[in-house]
Amino acid sequence: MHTSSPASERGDVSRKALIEAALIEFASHSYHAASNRDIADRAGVNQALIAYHFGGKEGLYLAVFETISERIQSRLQPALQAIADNLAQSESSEAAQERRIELLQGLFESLVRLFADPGLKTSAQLVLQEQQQPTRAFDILYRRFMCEALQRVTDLVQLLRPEKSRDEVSLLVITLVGQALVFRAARTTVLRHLQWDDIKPAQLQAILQQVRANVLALLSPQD
Amino acid sequence: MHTSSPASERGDVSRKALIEAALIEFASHSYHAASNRDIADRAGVNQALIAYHFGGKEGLYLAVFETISERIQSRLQPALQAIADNLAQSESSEAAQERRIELLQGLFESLVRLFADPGLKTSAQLVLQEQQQPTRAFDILYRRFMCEALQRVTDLVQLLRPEKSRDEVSLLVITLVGQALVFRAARTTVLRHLQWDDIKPAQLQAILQQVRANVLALLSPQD
DNA sequence: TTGACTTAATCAAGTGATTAACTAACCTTC
DNA sequence: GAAGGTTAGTTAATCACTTGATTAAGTCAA
Repeated sequence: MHTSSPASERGDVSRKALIEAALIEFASHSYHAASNRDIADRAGVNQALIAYHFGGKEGLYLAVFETISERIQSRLQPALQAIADNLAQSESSEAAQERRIELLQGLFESLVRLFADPGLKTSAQLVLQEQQQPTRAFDILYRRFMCEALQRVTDLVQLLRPEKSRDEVSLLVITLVGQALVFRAARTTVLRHLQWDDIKPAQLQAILQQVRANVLALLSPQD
Repeated sequence: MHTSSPASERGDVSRKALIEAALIEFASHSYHAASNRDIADRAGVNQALIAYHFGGKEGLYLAVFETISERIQSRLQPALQAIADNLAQSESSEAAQERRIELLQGLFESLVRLFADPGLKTSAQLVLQEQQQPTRAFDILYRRFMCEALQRVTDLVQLLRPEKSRDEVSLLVITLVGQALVFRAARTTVLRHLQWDDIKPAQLQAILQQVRANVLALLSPQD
């Protein structure tokens, strides 16, 4: 497997191919059940390269989570940036509050699209696995995007619900996330109950509409 | 490992010990990563008994899910029975509608307690795993309790939202389930964001209050 | 003695890691 | 600008170890 490119690039190609292959293998089997040989075969390289480039199986596993973090971060970036901008100017008119609800609806739309996207199935599986049995990989996920995202959303909801304690607001945010998460974490049940064979564009629209309505109902002023 | 009990009982003891040990091992590692030897050691029996009693590793895996299904079913039984009773008499007074919301709050309280219970951590992990990569074990779960539970809840919500289509109601139910599910599926994130080290009784009460409020907000007449 | 139950021993296959040998681009040095 | 050493990258072969399954022998209440 030798290409006619500069030596420094060849290594990068192998690294990326290994991470991509490992993402698939670690997701479809678990960490222990995925084998270095299968990963290397899928990447089209020799399995000794895993030790060479990543120090071993665990190093490759962690590298996969760096990649996952970047991808999810970039998917949520626009919606999170809009929220950060709004937080900078703490206006409290009624129109401003409505605008904040719209921003949250936008974020949860991004979240639903993230969870529904078949392309992120493998990544989502790995994240869920880490939620159940966190390893050092979970720290990567939390530091890279979870912590900041949750903080910002909680800050914004706090502005909508100034009478609530911080913990109450945090709990509300968690349940809001749950409404989107369920479409990934319990996907098979969802598909069976709704008698869908997959989440196609039409189904995605129905979900988005429901989540949008829920966010409004749970955050609109009157209660 | 020979007790002085009738032969017919000895087999049962081994079977149950193996299922219990397998529940733990399959959850803490995955199906492929859990080894028959570790399971047998934990159960205190010889690993050849797995083949003898269950035909092999896969048979044991399926037997574990029969046990899980029974346990979850029995936990949800009271709340589901109350809903079934209410469905039998389709009254539509305002008081009856309020009563239905209370029944749903009761069910989701059971669901939250289920997901929060540390004793069902291993079972929940296995169910989540099957959601991501369903095998024949998922069919057991769905047939044994998921299908019926979702049907009943959806039926009840349909009575509260007669103007909505069946699919819309089903989606609403799914998002309601998500509010409870998140405390299991994203538990590590939840604990970190709220800076809890575990879900103790005080925290459980806070969660129950939030979920109860959400159910009310999403199902109360005005919208 | 029968028969359900249980065990230790063994099997081929697959595991992660390591090693020495090989390749090819790069960098001096003359 | 060729020669030759340097280096990162890559490979096949091999290591000790674990895997699920099988088998023949053993246990013990009925």
